[in-house]
Amino acid sequence: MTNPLPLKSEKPSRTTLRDVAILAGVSEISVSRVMRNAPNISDSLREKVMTAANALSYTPNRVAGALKNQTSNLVAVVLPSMSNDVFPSVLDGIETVLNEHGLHAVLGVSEYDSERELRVVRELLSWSPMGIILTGLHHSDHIRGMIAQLDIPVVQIMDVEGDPIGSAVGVSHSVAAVAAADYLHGRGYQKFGYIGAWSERPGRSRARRLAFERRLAELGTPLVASHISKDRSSAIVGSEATKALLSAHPNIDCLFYANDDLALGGLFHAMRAGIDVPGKLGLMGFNGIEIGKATPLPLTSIETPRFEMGEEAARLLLSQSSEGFRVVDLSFKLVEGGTT
Amino acid sequence: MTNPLPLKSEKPSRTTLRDVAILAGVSEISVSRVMRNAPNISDSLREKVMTAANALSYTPNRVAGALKNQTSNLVAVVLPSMSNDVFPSVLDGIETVLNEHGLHAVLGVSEYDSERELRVVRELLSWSPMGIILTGLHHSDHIRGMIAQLDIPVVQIMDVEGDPIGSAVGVSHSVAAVAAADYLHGRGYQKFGYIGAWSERPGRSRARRLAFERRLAELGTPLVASHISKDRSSAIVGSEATKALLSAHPNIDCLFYANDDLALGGLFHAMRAGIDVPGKLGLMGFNGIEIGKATPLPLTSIETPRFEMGEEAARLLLSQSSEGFRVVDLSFKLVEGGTT
DNA sequence: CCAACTGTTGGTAACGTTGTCATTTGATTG
DNA sequence: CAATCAAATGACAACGTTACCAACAGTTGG
Repeated sequence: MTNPLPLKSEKPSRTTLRDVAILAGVSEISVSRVMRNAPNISDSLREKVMTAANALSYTPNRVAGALKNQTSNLVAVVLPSMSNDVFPSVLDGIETVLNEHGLHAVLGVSEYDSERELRVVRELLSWSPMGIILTGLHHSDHIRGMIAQLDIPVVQIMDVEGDPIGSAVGVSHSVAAVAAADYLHGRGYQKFGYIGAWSERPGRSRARRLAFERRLAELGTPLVASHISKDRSSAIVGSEATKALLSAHPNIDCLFYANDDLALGGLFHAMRAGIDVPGKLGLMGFNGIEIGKATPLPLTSIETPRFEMGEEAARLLLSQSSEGFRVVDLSFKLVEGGTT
Repeated sequence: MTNPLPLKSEKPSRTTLRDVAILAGVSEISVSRVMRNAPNISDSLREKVMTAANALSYTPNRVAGALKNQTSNLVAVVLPSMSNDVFPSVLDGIETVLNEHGLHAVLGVSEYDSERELRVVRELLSWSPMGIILTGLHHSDHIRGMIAQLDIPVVQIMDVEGDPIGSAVGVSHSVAAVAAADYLHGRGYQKFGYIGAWSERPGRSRARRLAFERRLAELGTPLVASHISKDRSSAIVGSEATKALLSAHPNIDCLFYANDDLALGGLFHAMRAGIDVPGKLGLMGFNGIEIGKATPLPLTSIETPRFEMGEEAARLLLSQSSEGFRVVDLSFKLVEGGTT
């Protein structure tokens, strides 16, 4: 009745500023201003608009807003993996802070593949995010170029040793590895082994292993052997790798693992095999996951502030325009458990 | 040097279709068509355009496209939490499938708060996502209304017992709990306890507990006691809760936990306390997390296909327009470990 | 009583893309 | 050879919002 001759099956379409404006008897721009809490709005206008908006249950279309503004309330977040326990924690921290500011994360997962990362970054940037969070410090010039073109804040997480594009927040993995080596050496262990997994993706675990090896050599107790499993890191892989490495090198008296999952696997193997931990064998992990604190013998590990890293990354992103680039080296904590 | 007299601070702005069109000597719409692989494009046109596009390293602006199209390649994903281990796995599965289709997840976290969920859903919907994935089956009419207005596919994950908005994929938690009760009862346990955490957020753990209790009563071995910690679920909390519950009810001979973290905590407590598991005390978790398979005594648990659930959710979303609503009840698997 | 404000509202033109029409070109056919 | 048709390309007008002015109503002060 209201619409004469709706021949072409009127699509209801979403309610727009215009609908609200008409119902409220004001201009579209006024509605826009009220919705955005712009300054200099009379109470009467605000009320008229709000009433109309509620009546129509109007929701602003961010897409249009973003197009006009050349920016959005989206933040591109590119992580190498979602199956590694570390990144969900970081993402949790990111989300927590973003949420407080009405921002939202658009997720990209690179699977440690730089080509895929490039693709994902391109796709995410095509959404005009207000900023981007990347993992690690190694990114192709192509990626750097695309980001530079958009001129949006960048924060790189996990690592602080290198040449950041914008801000960065993470822990110093080589320093952590050196701390681990020093600690273990100080505990009197002499014959060290290292266990990693997933063919050691080009990540931070390699940096740790190398620094660990170097330090051990300096200390006069060079690494005896290491075992890098092809499989994805897990406690089971940790058990198997530990068993394999120990049977090949029975003289090893201390194992440093790429992460706590592997280390817990090693601990469980030792328990099953009746190996005296920490007497005959020391075990140390990395990350400080929660469950490692609950085992009968709590796992010695290096605790990294993953959630806080995410929070800080989001904060850096938000403050970058005003405060410029910053590199935040969050301190890790060597947690002495019962396994060393 | 390159730019003479850029008085009004030329903003470089992003390169657009127009720039490519000019360089290639064709119309904008032709560039658009080439970029989208539209049909009926001559090879010569395609080549001209691609050359120009590469030269300018042009990336289409999805925001503009989405505005015009009223839809996007974004998928809104609303999860209750990122700190619970379950959801990252599901998200991983979602991302895996979305990625294959060039889609991206925009994340929303409700923290089990329906008001916050409402806000998040509203914000995400304002991005004209091509679909939305929600957790659980209980959503306010307000949310249902907003989604209906946009007329986009919905998939609800985790649960299948209830009245879905669109498609749904999950496991039947009450059936799983009954299976657990039957199994444990069949193993000869008589005095049952239940341990939960985080004040049992209105989630699926409550459904499991209630079904578990009901079934035990039917079997003639009603629940002796339960302990719901206020703290967030973790292995440590599991240890403490187990200790507390057992000292208050020393006759309990079997514990069913809300999840594997708690259960592992219980197992570790038993190991420390020298309790004979599974002889004097049976322990059973829920979810089937990886680490539970590596413990000296593998944890009996109900394995839920979390990653697959995410994959299936994404698939359902993509196929919904063509195939209509579907409810997919993924089967859980009772994994008998050494703790029962 | 007018000039110069301040505070409030509105009109218009983008933002970059794509659907819906033309329109052009070349090939095919009676 | 004109008529017909399909394939290829282009012009134009949206999509819904907001930046940038312009306009207007009150005040204030000289």
